[in-house]
Amino acid sequence: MITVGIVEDNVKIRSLIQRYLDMQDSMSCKVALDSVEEMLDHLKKYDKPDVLLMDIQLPGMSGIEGIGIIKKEYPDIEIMMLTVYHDSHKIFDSLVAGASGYLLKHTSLPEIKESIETLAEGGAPMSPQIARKVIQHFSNAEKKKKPESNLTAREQDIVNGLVDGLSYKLIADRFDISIDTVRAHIRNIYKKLHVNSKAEVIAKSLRGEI
Amino acid sequence: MITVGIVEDNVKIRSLIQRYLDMQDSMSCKVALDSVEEMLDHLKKYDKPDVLLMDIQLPGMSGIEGIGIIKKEYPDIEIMMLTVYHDSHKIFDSLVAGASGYLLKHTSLPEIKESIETLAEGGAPMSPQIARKVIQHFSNAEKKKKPESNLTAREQDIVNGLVDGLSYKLIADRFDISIDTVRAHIRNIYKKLHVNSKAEVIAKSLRGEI
DNA sequence: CATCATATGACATGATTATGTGATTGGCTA
DNA sequence: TAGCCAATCACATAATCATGTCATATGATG
Repeated sequence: MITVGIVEDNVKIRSLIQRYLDMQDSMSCKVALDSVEEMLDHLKKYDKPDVLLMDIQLPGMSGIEGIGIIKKEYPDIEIMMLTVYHDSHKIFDSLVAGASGYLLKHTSLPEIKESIETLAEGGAPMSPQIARKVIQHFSNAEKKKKPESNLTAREQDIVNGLVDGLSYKLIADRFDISIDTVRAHIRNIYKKLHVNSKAEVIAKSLRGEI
Repeated sequence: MITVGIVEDNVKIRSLIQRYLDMQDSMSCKVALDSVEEMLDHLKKYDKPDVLLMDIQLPGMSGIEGIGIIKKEYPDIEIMMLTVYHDSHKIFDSLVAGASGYLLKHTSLPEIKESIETLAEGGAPMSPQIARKVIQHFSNAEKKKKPESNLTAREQDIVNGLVDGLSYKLIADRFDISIDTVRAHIRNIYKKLHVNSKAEVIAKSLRGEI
């Protein structure tokens, strides 16, 4: 038997879902509240549910803020977002905060039920559009990390030295060249990257912009 | 009508899936080959399918290498992995390479069919266990970036200035304080972080170690 | 209330960095 | 082969940074 809680401020939707879920043999849904604050209050006093359905737009604290707090206090509760928002930011913020599923509100009641079961079994139900955005996040993340260095191998060496926090002297020692040569390389690096301090080179490098 | 191609070296599985899919009203599956190399050959000569089902372990080129090549040549083909592997590396490599779906091989034929339809509609079908790993990737990524700063808010401001590549003077201007105050803060920052150069602070910060 | 942490500021000095100018060598290529 | 570029080194100087020492003011905390 899976126990389910709901945080959703639209009374109609809330009681519709609650009644449907509670009528299932495999689950029980006795708690359906307006806000994260009320849910936190409830969790303190009574048994905690296995799964929480959570809206994002709520009176008071947002659902996303709520995830973090609830997950911190009760890490065993699985949280599934159920919301109209499908913009990447809300999706990622939710997942990062600790949500394990993300459904859009047009999801049918039977699908919600199945998703809750999937969640309880250790899966991560997502509406297909959501999954697509999550996946795109990967391809994009990797695609834009090829900004054509222009730097020679030696110059890259020097950059690595800088990133390691070395002084000119230590870089010279590391590569067994004179400090003036290091200067010369760094001059050229600055020209190529259009910067004029170690700091900027290090920042660019660590941001993957080299 | 969705046209589907299959790259899978196990003849039994391959022809089973092919026959099942081809018998559906909504799809056609005429091409089922052993290897990426053969598929590339085929794509050059004949019409390209809408969707490709792809194994990872294959004779010759691996399925993951194949994704990249196929996606580069024919970006419109949607690729769905169908494999026994559920380790994070293979999953992420596949997604990064450009796969839009990832099913495990125990998936039932009707589910495979539905997943292909979802894919054709712009969704991203994944087995629930896979989705879970993908989501965990997010929570983990963010979780390990809490190394207890110890830095005060003001010190963080200064660090941000450094990361932006500013000189002491410019940091002083940005926060409307004297350059000697900036020095004082930086002294304290160095003490707390056990470093002694801008470079190391920037590196630490960008590595998420602050 | 006394103390401590934080934020602010000043003055000083040696170290390092940024930048200019110029030179030599070895490889590659038009 | 002439010319270009990468890599090496030198000398010079102004700017910036790292660090020491000291001081004042404020708010929090015991």
